[in-house]
Order: sequence, then C-alpha cells, then structure tokens
Amino acid sequence: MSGFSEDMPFFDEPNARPTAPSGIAARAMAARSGHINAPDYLKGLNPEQRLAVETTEGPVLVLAGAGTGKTRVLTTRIAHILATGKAFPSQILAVTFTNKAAREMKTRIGHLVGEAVEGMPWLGTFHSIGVKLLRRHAELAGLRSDFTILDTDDVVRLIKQLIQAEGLDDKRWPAKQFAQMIDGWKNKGQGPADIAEGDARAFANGKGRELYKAYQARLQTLNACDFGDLLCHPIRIFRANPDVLKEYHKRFKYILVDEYQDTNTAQYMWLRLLAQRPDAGRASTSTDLRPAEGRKPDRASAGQAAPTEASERNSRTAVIDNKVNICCVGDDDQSIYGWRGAEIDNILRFDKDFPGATIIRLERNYRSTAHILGAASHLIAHNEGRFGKTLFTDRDEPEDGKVHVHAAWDSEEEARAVGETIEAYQRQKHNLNDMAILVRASFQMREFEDRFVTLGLNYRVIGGPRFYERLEIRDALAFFRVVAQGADDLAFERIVNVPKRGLGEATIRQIHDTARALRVPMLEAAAKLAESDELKPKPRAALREVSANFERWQKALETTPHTELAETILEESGYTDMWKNDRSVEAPGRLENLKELIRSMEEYESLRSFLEHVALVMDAEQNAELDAVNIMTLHSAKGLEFETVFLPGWEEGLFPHQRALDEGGRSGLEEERRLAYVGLTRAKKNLHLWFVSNRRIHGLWQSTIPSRFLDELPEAHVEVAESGNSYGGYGNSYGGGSFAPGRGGQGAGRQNPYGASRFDSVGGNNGGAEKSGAFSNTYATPGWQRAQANRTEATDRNWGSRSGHQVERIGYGETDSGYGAGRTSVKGRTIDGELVAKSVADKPSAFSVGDRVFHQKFGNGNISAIEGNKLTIDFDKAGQKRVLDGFVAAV
DNA sequence: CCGGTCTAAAGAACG
DNA sequence: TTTAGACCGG
Repeated sequence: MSGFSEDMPFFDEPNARPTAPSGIAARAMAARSGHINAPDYLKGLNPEQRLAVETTEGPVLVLAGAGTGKTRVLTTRIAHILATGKAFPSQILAVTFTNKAAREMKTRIGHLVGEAVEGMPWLGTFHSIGVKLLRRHAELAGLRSDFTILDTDDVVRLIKQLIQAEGLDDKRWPAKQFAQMIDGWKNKGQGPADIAEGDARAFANGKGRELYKAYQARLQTLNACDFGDLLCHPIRIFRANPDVLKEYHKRFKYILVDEYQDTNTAQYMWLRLLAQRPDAGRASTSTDLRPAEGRKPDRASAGQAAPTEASERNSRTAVIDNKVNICCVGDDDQSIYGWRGAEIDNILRFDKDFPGATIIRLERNYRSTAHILGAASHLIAHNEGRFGKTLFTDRDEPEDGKVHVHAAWDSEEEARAVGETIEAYQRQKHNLNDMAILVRASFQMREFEDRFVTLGLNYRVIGGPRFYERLEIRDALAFFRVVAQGADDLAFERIVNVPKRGLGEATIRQIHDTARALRVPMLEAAAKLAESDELKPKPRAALREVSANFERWQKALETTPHTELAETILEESGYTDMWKNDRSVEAPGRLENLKELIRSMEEYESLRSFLEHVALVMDAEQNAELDAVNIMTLHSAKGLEFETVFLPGWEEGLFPHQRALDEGGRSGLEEERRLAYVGLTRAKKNLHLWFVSNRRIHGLWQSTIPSRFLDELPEAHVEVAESGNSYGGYGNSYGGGSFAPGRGGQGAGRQNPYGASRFDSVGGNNGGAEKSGAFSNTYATPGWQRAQANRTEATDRNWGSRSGHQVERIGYGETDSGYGAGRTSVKGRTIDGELVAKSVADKPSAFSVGDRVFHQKFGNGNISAIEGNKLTIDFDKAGQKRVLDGFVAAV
C-alpha cells in the first residue's frame, strides 16, 4: 500500500455494519420486504426519478432536464445505497463541480439519512478530491504532501518570471495568455510531452513546450501545483502505479458525477481510470477484485435475511463485483462551459464509453409554467448536437402568462423599463429576492445598477471577484503561506516588500539569484544574504528583520493557536498599520476584510488546513436577509431558479455573442443557444425578454438587430409587450395584463429565420416600413404598434431617490464599462443567411475629416476625427459623439 | 518609490 | 467609455 501513511487510515471500515442509522436501516428493511411500503425517501419520486435512484448497478446516465429534480435524484440515490447497505459511506465517490453543489448534496443527504453523511469523505468537488488523492500520494508526483496550491494570480506571476528568464519579451508573449494555454492543455490532460506540435510552436517562437516543461519543473521546486495539476497528477499517478489505482478500485463501489455535461477531458480520464475495471463486464471472482479482507463482499446480501428482489440484485452484484457502478447526471442542453474546456461529447457518447449503460430521462419539470417550458423547449430544439428531451409539466393554469418580449430604444430605456416592471411586481407584493436579471455579459449590469441606485431599488450582484481574490486577503495569505510552507517563493516575493521596506527590484533580484545558486527557497536565501555583506546597509537591515520575523513566526506555529498567530503576523509585519495609515476610501473596508479573514480561520483546526480551504472552497457570504433584486450573468445563474426572470440584451452580437460565433462557429452558436435555454428555464412563473435598437459597445453607439433566438421562440407561448415607458401607466397592469395579447402564431417568416427577423420592424428603425408587410403576424397587434410608437418618444420621469436603499455586492471591484448619455440610431444591417455571422473587420473610413454628415439620432454634424471606421463628430445640437461610420450618411 | 500619463483592450468563470 | 497595466519623470 504505497503512499498510505500510518496516520491516514484508509481502509478503515467500521467493523460492525454500514453506518446508516437504525431508523433508515429499519425503513430500508421494510422496503425490502415488499414494494408496498417504500421507504420514506423514495416516496414522492416520479417513476423516472425512482428508476434513477434504484438502478444502482452498472453504468447509468441520468439526463436531467432543467427543474426535473436532479439533485433530489442524486441525493436520494446515495441515501438509497447507504440505506440498503450496498456500500459504506466511504465507498461512495461523489463528485461535483462547485463547492456549493457539494455542500448542498451533503446537507440534503444529511436530511435523508441522518448523521451518517459525516462519513462521506469522498463527496466533494473534482478538485477537493484531487487534493485529497494527491496529498496521499504526493511523492509519486515528486511533491511533498504539504504542497501549496497556486491560484491563477500566482501562476501568471510565475510564468512571467519564466518568460523573462528565457530572455523573451513579456509584452509580446503575455504570461496571462500562456497561463491560459497551460490551463487548456491540462484540461485535456496533456503534459509537456503530449501537446500538439502546432500548439507548442504557437507561443514564444516555438518555445511553448520548453516553457511548459520549465513551468512544471518550477512548480516542483516550489513544492506547488496549480488547479489543473490537482487532476493531472492523480491521473499520472494512477497510470504509473496500477497498485495504487487498484486500491481505489476496491474502495469505490459507487461513483456518482454531477453536471456530467461540464466535464473536461482530464476529468473524463480521471473518471475512466477510477471506473474502469480490468475485466469489466465479465462475471468474475478474480482475486484482485475481491473486497478488502475482513469484510464481506456485500453487507446487504450477507447481513440481511429476506431474499427479496433487492437483496437478490445485491448478491448478483457480489459476483459481478467488477461491474462499473457509475452514475452520471447531467443535461446536454445545459452545457455552457465549452470555453472552459468542457467536452459536451463526454455526455453525448456516454453509452459508447460505458457499454450497456442505462439512460434515464427526467423530463417532468417541477419548476416552470407551460408557456415558459414551451418557449424553452422550442428554442433548444434548434440545436443539433443533443440527445433530445422535451420538458413537460402538468401545470396548466389559466393565469400563467406567456413569455413577454419587450423592445426598447436603447439600453438606458431597457434598464428603465425593467426597473418599472420590477416595481410593478413589487406593488403586487412580489419579493425582490424572487426576481433576477440575467445578463449575457457583465458590462450590461452597470446600467441596471445605475438605474436601481436612482430608483432606490435594492439589488445584489452575484458573481464577480471572490473574497480571497482581494488584494488585502491575498497579501495576508501570502504571509501565512510563507510561514506554513517556507518554500513558497511566490508568496514570499509578494510580501517581502509589504509594507514598503525599501526592498526594491534590485534586492529581490539578488535574493532570487542567490536562491537559484544555492538551490534553496528564497526565504532561506534572504536570511543568508542578510548575514552577508553583499547588500547595502538599508536593504540588509530590512531583510534581516523580515527573515527574523518569519523565523519567529514559524517557531510560533507549533505553539500558538493559529488565529492568534495570524493576528500577530499581521500586526508585527506592520500590515494592519499600513492600512490604518492609509486614508483611501477602501482602507477601512480592507481592515474589515482582514478581520473577517481571521474570524473565518477559527473554523479550521490549523493554519495549514485553513490555507487549503481558502484555496479550494472559500466563498464570499451573501446576505439573504436583504430583500433585493438579483443581478448576475447567465452563466452564474445555472442551477438557480426565480419566480420572475428578466433577460435583457437579446440582440445579435451580444446574444449570441459575436465572439462565440467567430471562434466557435456552429458549435459556438449552439452553446449560446444552450445559454439562452438556461436563461429561460430559470424562471418559474414570469419571464421577460428584452432587446434594444441601440447599444453602446466600448464607448461607441451601435445599432443592433434582435437576436435570432427571439425568432426561435414559438409564437404560441410568447407575446410581445409594450415596453415600459412613461406612457404605459404600469401601476396596476399586472394580473390584468396590459401586455398586448398575441393572436396565436401562424408561423409567418419561419422559412428564413436568420435572414430577416420578425422583430426587425419593431426593434428600431432599421427598415421597418419595407419589411413590415412580410412579417404581419402576431406582432402586428395594436399594443405592439403602440409600443413602437412610444419607443422613440420615451421620456424621463422625475425619479426621486428612496430612503433605505441598499446595495450588496458579492465580490467586489467590478470593472464593467458602462454607458453614458447620448444615443444614436442607425441603418439596418443584415447578417449572413448562414447561421454563423462573421464580424466585419475594421475598414478605413470612406469619410474625411471635415465632412458634413447626417446621423438619425444626433442630426447633422461635422467629422472632427477619424480612427479606422470610428468617427468623432461634432454635432450641431447633440455635441461631440463617437459613432461607427456605417451609421452616418454624407450630406 | 511615488504619482501622473499613456495605451490597449474590453465573453462567460468553476477550483 | 472605462479600466488596468506599463511607462516615465521627479
């Protein structure tokens, strides 16, 4: 058992019996004696869910559509395995992607099974389980078991050093870019030797592979690894050490994977290694697969008497012990992380990877209204690469409204209208917490925030930078890291001159060189240098102090409680003082955060375990008390649900995003469509989509055309609504419905869905007149016409500020670009009839400085400057604006 | 070492 | 338009 240290008991099963509490065990036994009295935990499952829970043996793929009870199935399945005694908690490997999901599973299993979950050591994220494996077998990967986990920021800094060490220009070859490349390789499970020649050549004049190698070597000397290594190292260890792998084969009787559609190639390989059995599929009692000594093959069959169907299946299992009991749960239609390395193919070819797999579809949706489901299903049906599921619901309540599509003139009006609609809901006694605005790109948030601040409407931004990514937290952690792991050069470099001690670039360079020459960590090298006379007095004294500090702290590590030590470190290093003396607006907040950091340390037993959790699982807490509208990206909305959902920005170029189309082509478009599907299916009752005619992108006003996804919504489930403006008189419109009633779709314009849109004539003045005839369908209603007429005339109200307004930011320091005043309108553009539109490269403008031009929104003006196709124009009335040259005409 | 100035880039983000 | 990062001068 190489790699298992004494203090990490590994196959330490409780002797007596599975740890399911007696209550559950009793219920499980009752279940076995007949099907009439199913245990409580199975009650309330629909037939498909129940099948997914009870099909414990063999490979199973559960295709769980949005809102079909996926988590319930997963947790109940684990509870079922435990309750029926098929496995001990420690014999179940259950992986998720996020800490949140892992946490939720833990608590929900806890509710089902009682306290027994405490014994589920292998329920966690891919990464946390990866660390666990790697700590056990660190030496097989050339690491010590106290290795450090570097985050993205550390990695980039490290790579930058390497690039410079290679004598390369670090501006021409940005470290960030290379970090992403490495990440991509690791997502595919590729080491330096495995990467494609082309990839290796693409960076740093063909030095890509070398750099990658140097990077890995550097990590090893630092006794560190990056996130990707948490998967790749175990894979390599398993491959090179069959005996180690075999132990895990024996251990894990059941494997469960959440969100399987999001797995990347490395995760897939990792799972394959753990799931594969040397002679899988063949009934066998081969010695190497026998359970560990001192244990019966299967408690359930061995220990319980009644020969029921369940126990029979168990005894069969005991014979075919090498069968792969892997259950993957996911939804191919919600695969939205291809850009992060996820391989939707993993889920699509599950039955090829695991022959004889049972595929179970969960299509009964418990979340949304029939209209919402209808809209979402119809949209996603436009994708080709999918299993094909259709969500359905029994709900058919007359008061359920259709999906609302709104048009607005520009993004300001959009934010205004959404705000009004939210207030209207609020007057109907809806909680703000039950509402969410889901955007495609985070820069869209800005406009809503501005608006809500003006309105005094509480909101909360979810996502964004996390707690431990803040400057002060990262600094503090760097101190702790050096104390805990003296070889952590990156951390050392980060704080050696914090607060400023006069240790500039030159001194650090010198420490670096000394460390290299002596082959010791920088901390040690610094200590040596401080004693030598190679430095000038000033840096020498400073360095001496630093190394004395660390020496003292490292000694204290063994004797002092870690929270106390942490406080001492921050005090003695002068770090807290540094912020106390800082008079910037952020300083008090930073001090507060440091306090919070110390507070959160109390939950861990040692500095080391705390550091590991910080790297892997630390989230910013959010304030659920406050009633506030939720604002987040579509990506971070996956897995959530809200009573009322607003989806702004459904325009070509933004959604689907142009870059997704340019880089991903057809599959990029399909992923965008899945993202749209995710957005639609977040809504339980009310769903509002918005598109605008004008949006400012990177400071330039551009006209936009409605998203093709709008055209893909079925008319039967959609109605076009008047946009909220000052003419609407929204106050009491909900329930009564001032939205224009649709007439039932005739499907006009379906033949050429992407060439022209039935929204063309309403989204803006992009050639509406000539087109409207061809699209006289549902949307040619009086309400719609009115909305159009009003759209251009929308006026500002006198918005007063409300007292008690609160804003919460989860994370901080958003860096979104925003929109200012001024609007423009534009002539229409067409996109390719092909599904994938290409962006147009900047062409030099045909205009010259001084030309007199006309702009639909701003009127006449003179061009004062030209950059490529971007014009700066002094308008007679509207002042100076920057617009794209396609949007003006010569006068 | 600090602070002002210039430039380039600006999609989503898990651990 | 906004922003972070590099760059330069004091």
